[in-house]
Amino acid sequence: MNKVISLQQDIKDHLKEIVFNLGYNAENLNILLEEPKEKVNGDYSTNLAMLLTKIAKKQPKLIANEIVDRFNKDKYYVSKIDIAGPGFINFYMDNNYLTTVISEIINANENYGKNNQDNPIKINVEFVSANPTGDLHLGHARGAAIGDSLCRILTVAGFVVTREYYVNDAGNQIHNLALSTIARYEQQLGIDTPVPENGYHGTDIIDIAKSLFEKYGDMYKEDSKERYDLFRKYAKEYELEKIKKDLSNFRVEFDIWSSEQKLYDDNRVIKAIEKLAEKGYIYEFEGATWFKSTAFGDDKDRVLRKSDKSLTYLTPDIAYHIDKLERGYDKLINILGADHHGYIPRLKASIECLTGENDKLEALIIQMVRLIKNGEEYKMSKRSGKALTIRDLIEEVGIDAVRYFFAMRSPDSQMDFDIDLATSQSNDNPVYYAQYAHARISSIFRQAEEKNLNYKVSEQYLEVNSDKAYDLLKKLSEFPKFIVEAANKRAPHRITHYIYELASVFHSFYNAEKVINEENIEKTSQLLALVKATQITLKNALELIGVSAPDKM
RNA sequence: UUACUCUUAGCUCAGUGGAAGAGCAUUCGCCUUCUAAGCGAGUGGUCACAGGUUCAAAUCCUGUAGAGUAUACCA
Repeated sequence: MNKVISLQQDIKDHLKEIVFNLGYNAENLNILLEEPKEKVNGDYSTNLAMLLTKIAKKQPKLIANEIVDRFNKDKYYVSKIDIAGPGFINFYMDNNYLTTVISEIINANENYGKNNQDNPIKINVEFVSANPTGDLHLGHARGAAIGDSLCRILTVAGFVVTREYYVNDAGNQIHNLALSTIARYEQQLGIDTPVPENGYHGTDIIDIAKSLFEKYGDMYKEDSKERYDLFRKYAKEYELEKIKKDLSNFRVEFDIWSSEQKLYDDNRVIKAIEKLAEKGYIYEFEGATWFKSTAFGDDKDRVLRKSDKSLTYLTPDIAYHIDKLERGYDKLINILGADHHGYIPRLKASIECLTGENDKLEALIIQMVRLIKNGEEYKMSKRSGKALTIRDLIEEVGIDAVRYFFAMRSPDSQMDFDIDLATSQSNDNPVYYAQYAHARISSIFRQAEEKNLNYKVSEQYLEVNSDKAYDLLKKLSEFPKFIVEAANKRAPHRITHYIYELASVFHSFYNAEKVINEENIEKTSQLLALVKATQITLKNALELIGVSAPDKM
């Protein structure tokens, strides 16, 4: 346990004890020890006196006085206590209470921030899951960045995480992909076959056709089932490989790629209907098979098998989620674009029907990204073939900047991605601010090497005598707390904000204090320890959002 | 029509019961000194509106207005 966190807990316990000794019955009180935003208001602050107003029937300020009188300051590194505003009790800490954090960070190194849980729950995070019918675009990139960051954060927070991509390789989209490929192939042979209306018109399909032509020549000139099956499989794998490569370049890896087709092949799709039927929530109406999802909060019941006996999209998806549940995860998190949010209630309904739990599946909705170019919205469509792909994006803006940009904002805020701004003013991108802090630290250590200083990074940081060093130390100590919060709230952007804050206090410290002082090796050693701890923390934090920590810029 | 999400500084956005925040823009300072992609200071807000709950509401509840998305026996 982090020293700072345990001290906070000790203070809380001490406060509880005081309240008890004062004779107030406050067993159910949730005492908060917060860190005020304004430094004027101390290092910690508690609302305790306000909470007690009802029980004590006194003004909060009077209660606060009683509490403060009984507080043992020396034991808990408190230098001063104030009562402020409506009755907040503000604690000002002794500057040296944090110094143990430094050695803690340096010893933990890349593990600093890592939280070990005794019995961690198993979480499956499904994200991206774009159809293998074309390139990933902007929205997928945002989903990939947030999903990947969330997985990294959950892992560090101590959960057991599986990253999964559901490949829709069985439906109409793939059928259209196959037909489009066939059309482009015939065009290679000089036959004037148009790409179907619902087909894919992107240039990637031409590439696929060309490669098929090179491989097979005019062998598949005639229509046949064999040709259809072969081309369909070939096109799908081509697109999927491209997606895998793009994601990997984007520093996003998956543990499992699940195939919809395989669910059909293993005969598990029909079984999904049977399982729901066993629970008594399946009925026949006008020749179709329905799932009574309204029993679990959906707007209307949903069709699983159409009157022509073919299955809807929902059916294999339910089978897929049954499969995930059977693999033993405690929680399923689906990361979806906002355009699919209407789909969630029916899926949740199926899971609640089967498990009896309504929080087994959690949906994280990612709002839309609007692409702005030349001051106006740039519509994208996979079918028109004009969309900006994840590859274009990385090429124009850079991986670090794209990852940082997407991780910076809350998933549920819609965002405009201004291409002109991102490219022309790329030096103003906040990612450089954070990376620059890391590069500066590396530079300090290079200097220390060059000057051949006989220093060693202190095991203990003995005395904090500057405000800037103290601010830095304090920010370093908060890292584990941010991780837990980001994980529990599914909010990677909290980490990005932490990174910015940490970089900010470091830059401030850097300007105020010269680290290397050849006249005073002892002080230099101590400051180098602080700087080392900053470098470790910054790097670990950047790692969580998939951004590199350069030594030079 | 209904459902979900959003509405906070000129712009882009954090904060989700406890004391209104950051970046950009703008104004003024700081490079002979470990990287100025940096630092310091200033300007800027009835937290969309109206009620309610609470000692306390930007935050929770209800309603209203505006924006986005979705409302298929498509996938």
